[in-house]
Amino acid sequence: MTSTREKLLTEAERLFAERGFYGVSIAAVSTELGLTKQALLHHFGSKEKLYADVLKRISDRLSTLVASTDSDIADPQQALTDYLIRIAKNAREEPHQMSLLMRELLDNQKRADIVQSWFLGSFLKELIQMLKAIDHWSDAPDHVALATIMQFLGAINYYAVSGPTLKGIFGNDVYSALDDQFDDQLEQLISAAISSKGS
Amino acid sequence: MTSTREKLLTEAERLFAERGFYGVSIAAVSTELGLTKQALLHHFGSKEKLYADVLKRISDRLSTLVASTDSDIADPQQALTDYLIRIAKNAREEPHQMSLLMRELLDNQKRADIVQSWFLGSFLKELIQMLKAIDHWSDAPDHVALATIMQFLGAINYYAVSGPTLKGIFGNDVYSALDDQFDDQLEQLISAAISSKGS
DNA sequence: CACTTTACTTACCAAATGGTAGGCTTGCAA
DNA sequence: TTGCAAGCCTACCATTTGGTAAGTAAAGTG
Repeated sequence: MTSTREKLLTEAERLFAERGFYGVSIAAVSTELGLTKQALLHHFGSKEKLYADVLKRISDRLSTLVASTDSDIADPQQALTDYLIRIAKNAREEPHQMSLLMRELLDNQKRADIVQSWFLGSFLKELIQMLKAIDHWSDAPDHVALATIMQFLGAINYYAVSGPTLKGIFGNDVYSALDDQFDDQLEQLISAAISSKGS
Repeated sequence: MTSTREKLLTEAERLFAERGFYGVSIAAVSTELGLTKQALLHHFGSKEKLYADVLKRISDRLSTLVASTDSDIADPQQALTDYLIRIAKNAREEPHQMSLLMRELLDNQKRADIVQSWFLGSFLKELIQMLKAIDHWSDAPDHVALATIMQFLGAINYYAVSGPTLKGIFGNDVYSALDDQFDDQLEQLISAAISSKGS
């Protein structure tokens, strides 16, 4: 039995992910749950605060995903790979989250939102650390490590976001075959990139 | 001396890329050029038609980018790599285009827009062909080739879109160092992925 | 029991939105 | 010279937007 507030957040997350901040009215979010927009305003105060809360919730959930990695894996390359695969899985299971973060990335070009930048910042820095923990990467300059990390995240998130479109273009069969082996191919990409580069 | 129509298209492209379809009013586009929104409506009829025209113009420009590849390169791996690098360069030179297409990808999840799907479809199929022209890839099933292509495009476009945000997080120095060598690293990624996989 | 808080509601509002209708000016062809 | 189309404007409009104000029913809480 989730609270109304939580239900509103979930609904808002879905709609914001699907149509973007400006594409969603607070009335649309609330009436979807059989409420009036004032119920929503009562809980969140304003549309922007609602949006901020949605973003914060996603950030929190991704953080727990990060936390659950933990250091019982001895091999740093394996640790990084596992982590990225977990992110990829999450991206496919919760496409809303990634879509919304992608939109944030786009909107940020002007707005430079603090919430997301802060979250993304620590997230990226952690990944860079994990990469540099690998033997032949320890001396790599930050920007080289960052470029590699961005390539991985790009491969993961772009694919997550493109899913429905790809299904439309190539049909269900090709798409589900693609989906089944994407993790494997991602793993291959990661290992290929990690071993081929570095200082 | 570009026509008013063309100027409106350029302005609209910039604004749509920055703020999305719903985030831009036709008044905003036109007043930016010192016109009223009726001037815009006179040229395009409706907001949706304006948007469609913007998309079409981008599609056309990217097509000429495709066409300029040409087959004078003997080595198919080199041809594919060159092509992808060219796309990456274009993505960095014209970030608006990629941002807008990324937004289209996001919005398409529900809307399934024909223009973009059609364009993206033939674009992807061409890339798959180029990949399969490489010796040890000729027998790879479509979905494997597609996954690889998507990884490349993801790395390229995600980075292109993230640019300003990354600059904000890591500062100008790291970012410009990153930017300077991104093409090189992309090339390494491509060659690593191509040689490590395949049937 | 009185009181306050929570979770909503209806009523309202100013501003912005996309779009229609009709007019004015300029240039150009018959 | 007339006609007419292109390119733009003012005026207007219905609808939607985010948000305020004020109220109400229920559920704690002293």
